[in-house]
Amino acid sequence: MSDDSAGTSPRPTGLREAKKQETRQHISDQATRLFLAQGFDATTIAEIADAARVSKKTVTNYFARKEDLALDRQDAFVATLASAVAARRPGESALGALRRAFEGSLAAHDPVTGFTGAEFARMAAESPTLTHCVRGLHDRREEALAEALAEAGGAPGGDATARTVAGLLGAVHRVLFGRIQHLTLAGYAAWEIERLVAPEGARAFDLLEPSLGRLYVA
Amino acid sequence: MSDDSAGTSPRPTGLREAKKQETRQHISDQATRLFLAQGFDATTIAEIADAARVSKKTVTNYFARKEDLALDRQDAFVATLASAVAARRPGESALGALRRAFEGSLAAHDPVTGFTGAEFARMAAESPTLTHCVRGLHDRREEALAEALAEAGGAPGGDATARTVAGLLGAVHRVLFGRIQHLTLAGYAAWEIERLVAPEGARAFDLLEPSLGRLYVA
DNA sequence: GCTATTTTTACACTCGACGTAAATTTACGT
DNA sequence: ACGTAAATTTACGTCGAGTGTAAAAATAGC
Repeated sequence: MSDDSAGTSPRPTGLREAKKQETRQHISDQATRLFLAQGFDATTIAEIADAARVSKKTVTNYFARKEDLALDRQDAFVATLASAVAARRPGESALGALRRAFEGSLAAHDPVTGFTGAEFARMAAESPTLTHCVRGLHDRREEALAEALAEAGGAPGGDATARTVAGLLGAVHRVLFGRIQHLTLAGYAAWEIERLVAPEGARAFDLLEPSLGRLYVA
Repeated sequence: MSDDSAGTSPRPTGLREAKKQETRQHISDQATRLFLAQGFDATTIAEIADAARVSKKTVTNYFARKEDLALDRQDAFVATLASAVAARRPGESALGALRRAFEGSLAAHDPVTGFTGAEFARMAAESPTLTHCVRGLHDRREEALAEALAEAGGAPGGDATARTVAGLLGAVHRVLFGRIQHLTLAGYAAWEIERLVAPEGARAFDLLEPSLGRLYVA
C-alpha cells in the first residue's frame, strides 16, 4: 500500500526517502558487481557492506535475505503470467494470452522470459541457493496465475481446475525459461536463442491447444 | 581401498555397518520426534544430538543438511514418476501410466502422493525451509521424468518435448500432492481425502488426454 | 537552534555448516 | 587373545547468514 499526496501514513519527507532509495540502490549495485565478479556464494555480506561503505546491519536491514541482493524486480516477474491472463482479449483463451505474452517477451529478449544475460545465468547456475530462490519465484508466479484464473472464471471445477491449469501453463513458461537460460549459458546470443526457442515454444503451446484452448476464454 | 573377502564394493564388515544404520535411524527418530513436537525451525541440531546422545558433528556427519533429518526416502519419491513411465504397459501412453500410478497411490494412501500425515504436513507447512526442500524434490522428480521420457522416445521434438511434457505431467502430480496436503492440514481423514481428490485427479488427467494421450506410447 | 523521529551503527548472539586432529571403537591377521 | 590397521565418534575451532538491542548519527518540523 503506497499513499501518495495526502497521507494516512506520515509520508516521510523527500530527502530522507530519496537517500534511502539511493543507499538501497548503491548497496544493490555493489552486491551485483561482486556477485558477477566472484560468484554469489563466494561473496559475503561483509564484503558487500565494505564495498558499499555501510555496516553489515544496514545491508541486512535493506535486504532481508542475501538472495534479494541478486534478484531484481521479483514482484514484476511474479505478476507477469497473471497480468497476461487478466489482460487477455475478448474471445482469447488463457492459453492464447500466455502464448502471446511469451512470444512478445521472447521477441523483446525480456529478462522475465529468461534473457538474464550470461553473467547472471552463470552466477545463478553456480549457486544452489540462488537456483532454489528462482524456483521459488516460478512457484509464486504460478500461484498468482492460479488466483487470476480462479478469479477470471471460464472453466468448470473451480479452484482445483484453476490450480491445475496454472500448473500446466506455469510449467510451459518455466521450462522455456530454463531452456533460454541453458542456451545463454552455452554461449548463444540473444537473437540466436530467439530463433531456436520460438519453434519450441510454438510446439509446446500447440500441444496444449486441444486441452486448454477452450478454457478461460474472455 | 581394501577389498576383503568378496564384493565389488569394500563391504565393511557386519557389525560396523549394522551399528551405523542403527545410529543413523536413532538420530532420525529423535529428530522426527522433536520436529513434530516443537516444529522444524524451533528444533536445533544441538537438541537432536543431545536427545540422541551423540555429538553435533555425528548428526551433521550422517545428515549433510538439517532438512535431510525430516525428509525420508527422498530418492524413492524422486523416482516414482520415472519408474511409472518406464513400467508402462504395451500400448499405454505416459499419461495413462502416470494416471494409473496416481490412482494406485491415492487408493493406497501413499506418502509419495501427499499422504504424509497431519503432523508432518503441519511441520512442513510451518517451515519455509522445509517447503523449499519439498519443492526441490518435486523438481528432481520432474527432471527424472524428463530423462525417462527422452529415453523412452515416442514423441517428436526430442529432449525439448520431453522436458515440456515432463513439466506438464509433473505439474499435475505436484498440484494434486499439494491438494492432498492441504486437505490433510484441514483435518480430513485419508479416506475422505481419497474420495475428494479422486474426481479432481480424473478431471486433470482427462483434461490432458487430448494433448498427451498419443505421446510416449509404449 | 531545538526537539522528535528515523536511520545507521557497533556489539553480541544463535544457529547451520565445515574442517581438523585426537580419542574411541571395531576389524582382522597372527 | 593380542596388537595393529581402519573406521567412527568426538571436541574444538572457524565461518557466514541472520537477528536483537541500544547507542550514535542524520534528518524533519517547529
